Amino acid sequence: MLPKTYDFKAAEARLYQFWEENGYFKPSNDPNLPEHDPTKKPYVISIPPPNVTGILHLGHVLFVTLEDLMIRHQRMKGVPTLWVPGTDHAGIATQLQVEMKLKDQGTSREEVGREKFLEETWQWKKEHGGVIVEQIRRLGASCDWSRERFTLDEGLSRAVREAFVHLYEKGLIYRGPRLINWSPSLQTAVSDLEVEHSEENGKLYYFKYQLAENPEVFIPIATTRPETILADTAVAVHPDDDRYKHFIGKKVLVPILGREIPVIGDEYVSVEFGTGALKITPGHDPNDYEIGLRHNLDLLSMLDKKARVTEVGGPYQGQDRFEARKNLWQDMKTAGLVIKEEDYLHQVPRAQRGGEIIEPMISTQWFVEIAPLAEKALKAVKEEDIEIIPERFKKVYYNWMENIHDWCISRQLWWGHRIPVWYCDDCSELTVAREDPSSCQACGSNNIHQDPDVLDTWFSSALWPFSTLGWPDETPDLKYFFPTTMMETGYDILFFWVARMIMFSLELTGIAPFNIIYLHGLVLDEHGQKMSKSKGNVINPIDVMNDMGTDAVRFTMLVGSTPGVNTNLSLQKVEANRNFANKIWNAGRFVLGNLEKAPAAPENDPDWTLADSWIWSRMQDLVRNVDRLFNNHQYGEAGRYIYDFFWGEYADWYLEAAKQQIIEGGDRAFYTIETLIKIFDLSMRLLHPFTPFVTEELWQHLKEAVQISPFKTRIPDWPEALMISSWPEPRPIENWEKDKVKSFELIQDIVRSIRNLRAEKNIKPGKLIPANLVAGDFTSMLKEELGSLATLAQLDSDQVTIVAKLDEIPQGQIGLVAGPIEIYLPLSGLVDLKEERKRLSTELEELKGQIKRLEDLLASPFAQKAPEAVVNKEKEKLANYQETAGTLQVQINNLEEIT
RNA sequence: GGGCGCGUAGCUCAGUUGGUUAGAGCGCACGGUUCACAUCCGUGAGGUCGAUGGUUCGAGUCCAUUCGCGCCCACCA
Repeated sequence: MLPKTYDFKAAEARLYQFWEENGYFKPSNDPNLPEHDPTKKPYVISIPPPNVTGILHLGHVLFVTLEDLMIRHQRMKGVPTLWVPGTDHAGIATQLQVEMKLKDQGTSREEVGREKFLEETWQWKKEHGGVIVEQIRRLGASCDWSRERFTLDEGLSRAVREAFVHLYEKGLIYRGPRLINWSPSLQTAVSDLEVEHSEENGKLYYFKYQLAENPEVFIPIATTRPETILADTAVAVHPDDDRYKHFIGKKVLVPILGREIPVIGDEYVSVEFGTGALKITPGHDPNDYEIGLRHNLDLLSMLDKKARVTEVGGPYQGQDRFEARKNLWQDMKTAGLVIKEEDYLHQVPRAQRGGEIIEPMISTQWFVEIAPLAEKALKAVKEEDIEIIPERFKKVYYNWMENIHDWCISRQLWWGHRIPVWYCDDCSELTVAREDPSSCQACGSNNIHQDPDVLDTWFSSALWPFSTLGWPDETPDLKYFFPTTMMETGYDILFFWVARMIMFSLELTGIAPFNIIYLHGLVLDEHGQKMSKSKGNVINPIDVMNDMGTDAVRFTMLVGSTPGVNTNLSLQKVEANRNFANKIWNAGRFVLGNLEKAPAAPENDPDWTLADSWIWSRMQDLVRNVDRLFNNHQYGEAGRYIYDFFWGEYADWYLEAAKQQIIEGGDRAFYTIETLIKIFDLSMRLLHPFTPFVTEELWQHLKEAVQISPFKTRIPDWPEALMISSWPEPRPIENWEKDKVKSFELIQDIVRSIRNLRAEKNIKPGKLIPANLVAGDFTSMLKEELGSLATLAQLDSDQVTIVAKLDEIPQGQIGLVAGPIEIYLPLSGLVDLKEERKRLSTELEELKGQIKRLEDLLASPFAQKAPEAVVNKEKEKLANYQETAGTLQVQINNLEEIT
């Protein structure tokens, strides 16, 4: 006998090892087959690589369990499956962690130098990189770990270089000075996507731009960043603005500095907004940059890399950007150039990582020319080479692709893929090469040095689905497994990652990297709040797994998530699913316990009971529904169906009926146990992708027990593990099954109405009571089912009568109606006739309401317009109600006669 | 400025192609300890599906308007 409590920790550790050692995580789970079966289309997922030095959070748990569910499902369907795991070097994030460590040691990145710093970072990776991988294994992820990759691996680094050089040679990568987003504290450029705009209270500063020819006359200007005045190279007004258009062509004086700059006319300027005139700072504002290009304006950089004012700022040189703002404004006040300040709510650009205010500035960086790539990527989704789930994200994708800007890919960091470009110190030509060159391509000089910058982390991530399979080499893996099948990831990285994978794959491999994009939502706390340390609502998945088991956590994530919608997670939910795992465990114990006590195999053919047929039919229905839901990627809904079946039908009803059938002994007991086993087996299969551990554990015990039991010959060839067993195939339900289901539902009705009355009358659950049933056409069926009926309703089977018809209503008994069945319970002492009459009358009133409703409905145009089947359903219902109402009326009349 | 999602029982959420007295878990009330499970069993109370209008024989489910919450994108100083 299995222990009462499921020791999930031991099972989890043992089973994972068992699976992996047997090679089940490999693309072919049949050891006799070659690894690549060229006749079968494989199902492939590449894991969204988590940051190498990260620790597991609930977001990881969601995607790992979802992907594991998909992979396990396909594997059981007999499809060769490959799930490629790996980690991402996460440039900025990792570098910052190591820098922090150095700071603690009293040193810094600059102090130790590039080489030593990289050594330190690799060391850090070695120490911390294993953590997340270990945690992913704990979740049960059936990844092929022999194919684990890291974005800075030799192979992937080669892919990065190949991609860079390819794009460069095609003219899709260029270098040049452009206005970029600069992060002063990180000291690097970041891409547009890494800038977040947050709405904040600031000030709008109004001041005067004096005319050079007559300082008495001025153009009023408003700005949110007065310090940028120092780098103004024009003032712009709308060419049709009567207030200002006569200034066009004249010169104005930059406040304090006194530089003369032109007044220009440009339609970009909005007449209504602010003062209707605009200061132009091409060096520090994206719009102004565009205007500057149109008008050939000078371009001044007033900030250095630490956001301190340069020599352009004259007297303010060396001051921090915010200090300069304050000082300049003060000086302008003194000089009488200030008009006013207003409170102002506006969007402030902040760094996604670190949160400091980003400065747009001119800098020489590397860029990917994105338009040609985006065009192809747009087409791939429009022409449905790639499907997006949920579909609404297509629109988001299109919108982004249609408005995309060139991608700044160089980062002034050390941890990452160094840009494969070398500059010649002699001829200043550059060499772009796949392998480290020893000399300049142009002049042959050996005086060359490599670009110090590294690539945006997302550059290597964008190659992930094919670089992990061996690209640029035509490896067998690449040929067989690429393109991949499913890209499952969070909607928050649709642009960062998914879009770029599509663009790069189409350009570099010529095909879309995956067929389906499944986007999940974010994991929030139970009230839909983001989890954060400061709010104290963070749930650590490892703790919860230790407490309640991995299966409970997995089931919670899977059932609670709908594609593209955020998931609110609470410990209560996990607890509920821990209870479900416990339920599975105990149902398994029950099946096993009976299996051990099973009688010898009978000579006779099976004689199935109603309950047997019913549970089979319900199982078929479940298989069909689950199949349908999986095909529609409604995994959570599928889990819910299985849960309801297993707990609400198999455990609550069939197991209880089975108890009685087993007591009957002999053939009946044998076939009941067989049904218990078979339905349990199918349930474990359906449940396995959701809760792999408890299902495998029980299934292994079951398999073992079956093998030494009389069922051995009747239960064919189970494989060596549930994980690689076959997925139940749906088949259509037959008519006789529908009848069986209806009959059993009648039994359930009777049982419920008796239980209901027992609760109402406070009859102890254990107390057996007598009953008299009037069953009409169902008489023989009920007689047949008396055993289970008595067990389920706690009737004294020696004191139950079942007759087809009754001439006279029994006196002094409680009357009940369940569909076409009349029930009389001779419970002397419990019957207060008055009370009974009241109860029956209330019931009748309710029923009459229903009858009226249905009569009205059937008299309405509904009867003509609705499909026949729907109408018939209602007619049938009405007939049933009327019958019941008739019975109730008779019972009530009878009571009245007595009193 | 554009786009999207959500609003269903006290709480957190499900709800097939619209089909006709709306489901679950948790919580709550009442009753249950031998024989799979108190991480359990049985029974019950509790929503008319944010609001309004429309399409339809029929709407939580489709359309329009509206209110509330959240998110994404965007160069109005």
